Amino acid sequence: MTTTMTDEKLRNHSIRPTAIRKTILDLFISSGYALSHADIEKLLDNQCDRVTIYRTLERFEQQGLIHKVPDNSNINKYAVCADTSCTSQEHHDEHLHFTCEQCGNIFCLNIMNMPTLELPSGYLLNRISLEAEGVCKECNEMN
Amino acid sequence: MTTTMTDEKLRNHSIRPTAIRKTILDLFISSGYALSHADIEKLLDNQCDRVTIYRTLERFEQQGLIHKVPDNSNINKYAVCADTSCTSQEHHDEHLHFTCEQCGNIFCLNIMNMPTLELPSGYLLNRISLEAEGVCKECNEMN
DNA sequence: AAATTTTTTGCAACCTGGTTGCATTTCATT
DNA sequence: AATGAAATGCAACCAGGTTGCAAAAAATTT
Ligand SMILES: [Mn+2]
Ligand SMILES: [Mn+2]
Ligand SMILES: [Zn+2]
Ligand SMILES: [Zn+2]
Repeated sequence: MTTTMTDEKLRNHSIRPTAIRKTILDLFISSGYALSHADIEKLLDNQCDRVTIYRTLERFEQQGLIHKVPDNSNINKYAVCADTSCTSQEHHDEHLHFTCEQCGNIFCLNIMNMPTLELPSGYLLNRISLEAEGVCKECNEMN
Repeated sequence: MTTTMTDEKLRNHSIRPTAIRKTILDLFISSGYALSHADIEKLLDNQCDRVTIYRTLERFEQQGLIHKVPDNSNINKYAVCADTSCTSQEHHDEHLHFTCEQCGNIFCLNIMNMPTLELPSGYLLNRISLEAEGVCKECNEMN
């Protein structure tokens, strides 16, 4: 059996490449936007137990393969991390998350200059996260 | 019976000033940070049903009295809106939300210049929201 | 001041996203 | 082939939040 790219990516992050995990990683890679547990469950259509999906997402995140994407509807969404950026030690996903008001999808966007900001004195800044809402490219073109 | 300030504030937002509502609004006003349903329930210690708290929060938000504060633990937190900014028509809470890694509290901070940003072409920007993490003033001074 | 209508509250039941414990299966190692 | 470790499935659970409906309270009309 040949070692696929997905296989390698999993191994590189110390994740054993089981069938389910390869499938789920493929979903993430080929998706243009962030996926929720429910999204994946639907796409997989009973190929595995829902708990397995939860545990896969947990593992992927711990190992720096995907990152949580803030979603104002209080459900977890995830997207693949940029190729080299993240490890099991630390995530470095400094980019914009854009929620489309029409399709509801969330996109990771790389913008030129992430803003720097000054806090009131006394506050120590460690991480910054930037979110935006509007209409995405696809939905825009549809109108 | 004299008309208190809390009373007026509620009436100004077309919310009938019942005892519970006044109490909850007072909690918000005197709190330095965002409150969750659980926070309020604890502070109120069974003075009312939990559903009533949920409905009060809902109402307050609809009427532009409080706004949702993004919290990465997937639970809703709320903070009072700046005095004149928000109505039942629209919220205008353009400020920074700062989560303290130590105490876990979330603070609304007014910073000088909210960043403006350029999106990739095709995306239409409607709202932007800025969050930061670090150590808050109080926790900083404790160390 | 009654009577009527509208709004708020409490209670029980429910829903959805997510977690935990444990037995079974799968996989890598010896 | 035998052993041990990691992954999976299943059932039960939990927490935050919602819904429907009846009782209570407040506002409005007569
Ligand atoms: Mn992202
Ligand atoms: Mn705020
Ligand atoms: Zn869209
Ligand atoms: Zn703090």
